[in-house]
Amino acid sequence: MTHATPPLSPTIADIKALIHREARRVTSYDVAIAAGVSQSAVSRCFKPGASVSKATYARVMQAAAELAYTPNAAARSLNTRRSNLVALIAPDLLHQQSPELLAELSRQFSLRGMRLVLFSQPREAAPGSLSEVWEHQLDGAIVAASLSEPQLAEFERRALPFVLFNLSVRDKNVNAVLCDQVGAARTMVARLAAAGHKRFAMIDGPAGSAMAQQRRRGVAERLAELGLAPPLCVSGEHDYASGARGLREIVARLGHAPDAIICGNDAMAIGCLDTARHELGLAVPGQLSVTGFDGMAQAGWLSYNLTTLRQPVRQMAQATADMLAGLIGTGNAGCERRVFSASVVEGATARLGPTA
Amino acid sequence: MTHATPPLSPTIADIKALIHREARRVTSYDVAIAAGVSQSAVSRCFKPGASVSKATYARVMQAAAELAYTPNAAARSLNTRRSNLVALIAPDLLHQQSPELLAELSRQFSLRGMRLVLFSQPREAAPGSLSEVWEHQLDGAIVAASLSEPQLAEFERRALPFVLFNLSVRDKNVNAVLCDQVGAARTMVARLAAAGHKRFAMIDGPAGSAMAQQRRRGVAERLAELGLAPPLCVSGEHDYASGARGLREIVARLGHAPDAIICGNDAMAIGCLDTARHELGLAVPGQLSVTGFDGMAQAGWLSYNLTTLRQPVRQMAQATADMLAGLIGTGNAGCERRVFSASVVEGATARLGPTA
DNA sequence: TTGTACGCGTTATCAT
DNA sequence: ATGATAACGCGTACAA
Repeated sequence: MTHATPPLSPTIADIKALIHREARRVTSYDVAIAAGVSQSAVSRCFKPGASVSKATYARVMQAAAELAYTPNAAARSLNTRRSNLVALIAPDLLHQQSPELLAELSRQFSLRGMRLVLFSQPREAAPGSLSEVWEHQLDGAIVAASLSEPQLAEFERRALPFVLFNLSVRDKNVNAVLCDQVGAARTMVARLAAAGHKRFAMIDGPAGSAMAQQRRRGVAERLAELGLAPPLCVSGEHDYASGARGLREIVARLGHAPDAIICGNDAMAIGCLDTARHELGLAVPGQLSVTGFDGMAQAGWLSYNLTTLRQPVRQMAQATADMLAGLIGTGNAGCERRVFSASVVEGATARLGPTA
Repeated sequence: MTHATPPLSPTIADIKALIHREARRVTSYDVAIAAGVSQSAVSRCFKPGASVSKATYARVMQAAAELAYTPNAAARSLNTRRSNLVALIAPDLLHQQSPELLAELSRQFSLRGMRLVLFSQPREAAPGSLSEVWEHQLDGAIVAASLSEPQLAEFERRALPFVLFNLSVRDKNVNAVLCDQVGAARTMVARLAAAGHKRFAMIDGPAGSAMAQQRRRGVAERLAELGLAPPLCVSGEHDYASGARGLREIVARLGHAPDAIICGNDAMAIGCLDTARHELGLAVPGQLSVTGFDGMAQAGWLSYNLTTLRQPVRQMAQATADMLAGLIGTGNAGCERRVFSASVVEGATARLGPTA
């Protein structure tokens, strides 16, 4: 008769050895054996709010710790259809201009147990193929780069929840978090006009940018209402160099400096400001007022103290996370646009009139 | 007798209807039916370099397009044990100080078909739990935040390839990409000393930062070699405000300004510079030389034109991607440290002597 | 509360 | 070149 039977409950070491031999990963099944329970019991222990007795929970957790077990998100994603991963589709420039935004978004989503997957695109170019976005089973997407109509349509066709961030789209109802560009532009014009500025110019993003168009519209409309001449507009790429080039172009075309230059973001405003002071020898705000848009950290540096419009980045990030989390949770309902207002930062690069 | 049999090959519309009814996703199996081939044939069509006849490939791709089929990365990850996802573990500050780095890393990895998953941590705090890092089946990690010894050890225990970025670790051989802090610091000291500076101070990161320690060491050693007094060192948080505070503290403790202040990064250098000029009325570089470390975009802005040490960000990002991709491909081999040298940017905030 | 059995969607192995 | 079949690791009805 045989008398040596294998041990009924293998030790932790046995299991580890087996796993090593088979070059596998530690699975919930291994933990189950180690804890002397079924695999589904292990699964339940890692699901918040499942019904497990205190005793089994303890044994499972002990075994899991000893085996260094961690649930496999890929396998989980396969049947829950949730990956806890969210795409951030944005141009490289976004990181450069509002690193704070990236940090805030990351924080807000991690608070909700979700992580950001980066889909950066060079400059402001529209992303080429989104196929990678579809492959990874992302729960949703933050779209901060201008996508084409068909690309946006594909989000809906694939039922992937998404929120546009500081991006607007015509002829389409989509979820979006944005900052009121028209209103901000109007406010700035009013304040500048009240202080006596008459000849305006603008340095803003490419003509294709919807946000830039809105700012242009806000400025033009408000100037018209005040009976002032329309602004001279030049386009740039949203960076420091564009601000410098923009100012040179404006001065060249006018033959002199305007009273005020409204820039589409802080980076361009600072480029404009530096060029005015250090290259053209223009006193700011003595001979020329310069304003920005964003409220980036550098705008507050002592050398600049830029007069600008601050966007409530933290609130916008939170709104984005709230919105996307909501869409993911419930399957998408109706569309919503959450519009935030920028606040005037009264720096020292523009003479401003009294608050409207 | 029955005479109505269901159609042998369902149309695309039939399949779509079925999928919709069952609320499923489009699977390779659906495509197989639509194309009249087996499921494994479909799978092969989406695997580069698999052996498929031109005819079947065409039919499969056609069917896939009509059904809007996309391979499910979660399912794939389950068998291949590759997710094409890489963790970026970094403090928020990283994004603020080198947004360019983030963009470059993202670019380099996307060139290799991999995406970055963000694990940001507030400030420079060490990440608390890395459990989420283990759960998602990441292929590797870029570690740019100081982790504890046990945390690093866990990477090895879990056989997760990782590369330290601008981070060093004592008593441990790890893969790392970094910039030679000691050498850079020595170079800067030599150049400043050659120009006649005698009394040095430093504003650098927290005492716990290994990189800051190396810079301190480099500065102290070189000064000693030159027979000059050791520097007065104050600590900051790697941000603009720290530079401002650091300068005030130095002046308070010395009773006057030193000849030169070597800062641990550009943000602190600019904070120091602004405070010197605008708050303390010190002429830079007339009465005081200020140098930075990084070569961030803002350092080149006209108002600053900072004298600094530029890190080859692009090369470092590429090296990181190369290294991690290599580790992932081959299962980790021996450890390597790729050390890059910073180059002096002769700005206008310090008087420098001739090149050593 | 616990265990059994099946499905999630793919890749890999092995015949053919 | 192609198709059947077995993993991959987990969640979840369902039965007990």
